[in-house]
Amino acid sequence: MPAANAQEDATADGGQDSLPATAQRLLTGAIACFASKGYQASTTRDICNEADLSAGALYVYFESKEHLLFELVQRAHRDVLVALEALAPAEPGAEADLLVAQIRTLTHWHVDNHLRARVAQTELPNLRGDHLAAVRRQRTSIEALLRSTVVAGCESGVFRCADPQLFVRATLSLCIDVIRWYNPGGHYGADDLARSNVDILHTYLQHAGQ
Amino acid sequence: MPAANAQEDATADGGQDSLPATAQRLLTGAIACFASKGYQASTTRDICNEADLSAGALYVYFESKEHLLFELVQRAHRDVLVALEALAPAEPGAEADLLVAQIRTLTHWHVDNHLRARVAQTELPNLRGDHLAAVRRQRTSIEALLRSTVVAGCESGVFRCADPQLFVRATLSLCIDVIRWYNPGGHYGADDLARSNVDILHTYLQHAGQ
DNA sequence: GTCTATAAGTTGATAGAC
DNA sequence: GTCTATCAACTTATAGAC
Repeated sequence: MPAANAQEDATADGGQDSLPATAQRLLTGAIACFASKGYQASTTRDICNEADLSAGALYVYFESKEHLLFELVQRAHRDVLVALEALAPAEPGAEADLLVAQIRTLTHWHVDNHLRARVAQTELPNLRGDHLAAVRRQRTSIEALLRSTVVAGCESGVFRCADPQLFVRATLSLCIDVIRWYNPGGHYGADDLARSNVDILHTYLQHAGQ
Repeated sequence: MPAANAQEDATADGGQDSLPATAQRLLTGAIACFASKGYQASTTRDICNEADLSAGALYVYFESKEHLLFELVQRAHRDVLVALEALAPAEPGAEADLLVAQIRTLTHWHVDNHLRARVAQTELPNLRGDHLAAVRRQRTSIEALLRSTVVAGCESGVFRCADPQLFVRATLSLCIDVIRWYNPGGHYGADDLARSNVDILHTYLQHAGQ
């Protein structure tokens, strides 16, 4: 995982990309705007202002306000996928370690990038049809990664699970929904939330149907 | 629970209120608009149109577009609270029955009213300061109801739970997040989702820390 | 109570100076 | 590449006819 600012991250990239510095500033400004007022209520002027640019400059780097949103949402999902794929694959019979790592990674990523994550989750319906379809494919990949861990664990006998599909959705619900609760100045930190999610989900897989 | 339409509910009220029929129609139209396009992207003309009224008629019944949203969100939360308060209180030592009923009620309500629920959850940040504060109080009441069940169960020894506060948040995450997954024509019904949520959450309370 | 007309302001996006 | 100026369209909310 990148050394993300645990207090509040408003950067547009995990640090592994090639986008003009000004475009990055626009993405960062857009995250701040969208997170506080929502996509529709944020004007292109607001975004340019946040990036210390004037009204028309946005259109040098992005075809439209919607293209900017797509870039932002698409990169957030890509970064989650990259973080999950960086985890060591599971030895047969040791799927619990991988699943715990996946839950921890997901929770930490969403807490550490809670502004980007909130925008990426909340403003999804504002994407154009083909852009939405592209992000849906990324989301399907993330779901598939988790499901294969759960299914493998069930087959090797270390997990019990009535319905892996519903369990994976519950996992994503818990790990993503922290962006709605999480408050950087609050009582709970990323570790607390990750531990809670691991406890609840892993306990189920150990004791389901008993 | 009221006999809600399990396919798709777009009515504005649980059936227990005193609002002019035209105002109800406006609320119902607003739910359809907000659910499909979002609050900011829905114009007052869209809403009036959906209610078979002309441009200015909205302002006879609501001070502003934001007041209409508040009415809608506030009523959704009130109905959830009413449904939870209708459950029989727990005998000491039998808190599991109440918690299971609460989880089932929450999941079913959000599935049966998934359009209203989606609007009430998603468009919350568009409320004015004082209106948002009022809804936050309702949400605190819902959280407190669940927490008292969990805490009572821990004290009577039928539950184990490392942190009731985090567990209640996880419960709400799971029961509410179904509005993002749920598809009326899809493979899973309200009963499936409720059973899955009960399984995951109750299994944890029975086996936590073992 | 519902309608049409309109006010007053804002929007996304473009054109052309520098 | 960035700026300012501007377009055409659309927004919420109000006023006054019926």
